Amino acid sequence: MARPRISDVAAAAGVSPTTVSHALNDTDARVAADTRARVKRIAREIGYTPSSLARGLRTRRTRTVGMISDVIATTPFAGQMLAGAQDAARENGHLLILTDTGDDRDVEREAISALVSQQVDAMIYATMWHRAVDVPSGLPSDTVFLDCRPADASHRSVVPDDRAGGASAARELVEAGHRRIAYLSSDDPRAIAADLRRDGFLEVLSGAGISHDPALILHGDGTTASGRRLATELLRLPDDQRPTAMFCFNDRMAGGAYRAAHDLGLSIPHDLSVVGFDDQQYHAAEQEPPLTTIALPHYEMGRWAMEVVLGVRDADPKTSHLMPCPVVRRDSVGPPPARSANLSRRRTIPNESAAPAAPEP
Amino acid sequence: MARPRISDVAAAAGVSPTTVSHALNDTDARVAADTRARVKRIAREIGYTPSSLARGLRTRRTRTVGMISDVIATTPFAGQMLAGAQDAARENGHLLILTDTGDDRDVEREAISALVSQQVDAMIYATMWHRAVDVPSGLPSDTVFLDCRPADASHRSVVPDDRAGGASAARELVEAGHRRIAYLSSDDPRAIAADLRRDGFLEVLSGAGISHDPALILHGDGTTASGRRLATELLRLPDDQRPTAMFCFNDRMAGGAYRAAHDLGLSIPHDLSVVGFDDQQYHAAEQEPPLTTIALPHYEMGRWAMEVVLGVRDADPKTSHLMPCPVVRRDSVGPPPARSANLSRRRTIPNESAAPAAPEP
DNA sequence: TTGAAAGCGCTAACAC
DNA sequence: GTGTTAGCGCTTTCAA
Repeated sequence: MARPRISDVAAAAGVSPTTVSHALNDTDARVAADTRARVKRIAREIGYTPSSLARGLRTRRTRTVGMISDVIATTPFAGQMLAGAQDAARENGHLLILTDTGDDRDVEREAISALVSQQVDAMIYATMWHRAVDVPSGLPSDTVFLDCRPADASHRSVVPDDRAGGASAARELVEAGHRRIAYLSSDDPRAIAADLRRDGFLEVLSGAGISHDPALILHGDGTTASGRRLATELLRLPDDQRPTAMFCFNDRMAGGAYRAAHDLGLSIPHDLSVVGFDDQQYHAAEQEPPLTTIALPHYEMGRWAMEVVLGVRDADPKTSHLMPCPVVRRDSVGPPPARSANLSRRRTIPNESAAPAAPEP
Repeated sequence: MARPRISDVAAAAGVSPTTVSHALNDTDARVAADTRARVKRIAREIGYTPSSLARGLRTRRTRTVGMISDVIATTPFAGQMLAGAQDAARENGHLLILTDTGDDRDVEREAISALVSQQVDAMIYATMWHRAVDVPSGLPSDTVFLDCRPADASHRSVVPDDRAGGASAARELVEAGHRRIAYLSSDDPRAIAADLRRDGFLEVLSGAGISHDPALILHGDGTTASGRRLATELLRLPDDQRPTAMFCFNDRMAGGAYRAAHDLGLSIPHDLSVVGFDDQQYHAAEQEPPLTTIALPHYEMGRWAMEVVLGVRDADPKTSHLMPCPVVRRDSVGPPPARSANLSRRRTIPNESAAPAAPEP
């Protein structure tokens, strides 16, 4: 049996297709209340679902939005952007068509044209981490960029406020009393976030009268192993140079710092305070002790992008919207160790720890 | 300027719309080669993209497939299923329409009807972890279930071969020489995988002539903290009862076991061997030492489901396809410790470890 | 308050 | 080898 059409409903209800359309769409209040009710009942009875295709062809609106992303859906880091975008789409009666391009320009081109061909009402261009992107051709001009900014400021966009996030991290540590605070950064050239966070971090330090010590800013590659290596290096510094706190580029590196501290017999937060970044799901909260970190507002950014692109929220077309990165306080920050207490009785840091720092993978 | 239509191309090329259609779709070899070339060139020049809507209305095929999932896209565990499904969709010229329902039955119902209304060519029903599901009404009968099996065996489905995976884990340990092997399981009642893995595990043990010791099977909740608690308990057992190896329900629990061993001054794999499950991205490989684990074949299952639903691969309609879970050998498995060596000189397990086992969250 | 007619953009059937 | 015609299923004038 074929899928019922509007004319089937019309015939069964003894009215015209026009009336069925009006009744079902709650448009045109002129339809008599009882007619409307009857039509709706019959439609339900015979299992009528309007064809979005036919409707879209006629109205030129499909109630779908296309999302082009590099690897968001297929990587474990930024799924909450999808969650935010999807929730907002659903609330506004839209469906999400998703294409992960794997960062391949050819796939991307095809995906864009497929979405245009589908006549999606709107498009979102998203990346897994905050970066500047060249605008691919063929993208509609009202496309919203999510977690990236177009190199030429040509489109609306939303990115995390990494600079303010870095400042929050520093403030968290400074207010706990720390003065020697390291920043374990990432040297991935694509990650503009690393420098932004550092800027915010240094700004707060200098505001607190703490002079900038370049030896306390180290660069890794974002992995746990690199965090561990860097932190070990720092913790082996002589007593009067050793940082009492570390701000890490991401939660994975913070995990490495945990490991380094543990290996050296140092406890967190008593001997060392640590602040991460990302609030990575199922990661930050599961550390022991649970990691204090700065959350990347993935969900909020995803929702923002969808609401803007759907027109239910306004956005400045000329500047990136900066989404705040909230502090998530858990248990890895405490006051710095009293000079003579904890740390001093461990002055001699063992060099033959059970498991030596691992080389980078 | 409005979007160009097929008639615009036809006019510019001096042919009829029919010819344009044939030329562009490479259908109907009867079109003259030069006509075809000219039409294609002109179409490109004026930026013509066929309307999928109009085409779909006419052909009743939309080249889209709908995917209903609980929380796959928005959670960090199973994104590779999407990757596999997407790759296969793209290879076959299809687009993926994705809906995460958040496991909400109402949202699910709406999503199904929205997808039907979009006239997707096919549908995949997917869950984040292996389980049995009640088939929602309204789902087309050729829907493929991904990472779950319909309670009534009414649809085609693919799930991981957890039982064989558990067997592989046991074999890995038995072959390394272990005889006292614990299984840190999960007691989440929805996770049928936990029991399946246990069955495979026990089977291999008994095949190796190792008698089943119920005291070596413990249940946690899948978190790192629970793994740590359970492992600590086990490692404090008297020397002759203490397991020399642990098979963990997932990589997170294995991480907890690492932590427990480390706290007790035990090194992996010298004092304790560990095998995880999942091969969780950016997790298992980043452990120190890198974790030997059983991979959940997410990518392969996603691809399988898409290929079956698109008809490019056959599947038995009456039985779940069991996808193998390959062993990923890294560095957490070694021979059991020699009796008098490592372990014995640590016979007295410290009770006042720096950080006591954390309570469950 | 309801209905008839036209048309969204395409392709399939059939003619030429 | 190419063109004419009809129609996919809906909504939107416009008329009754």
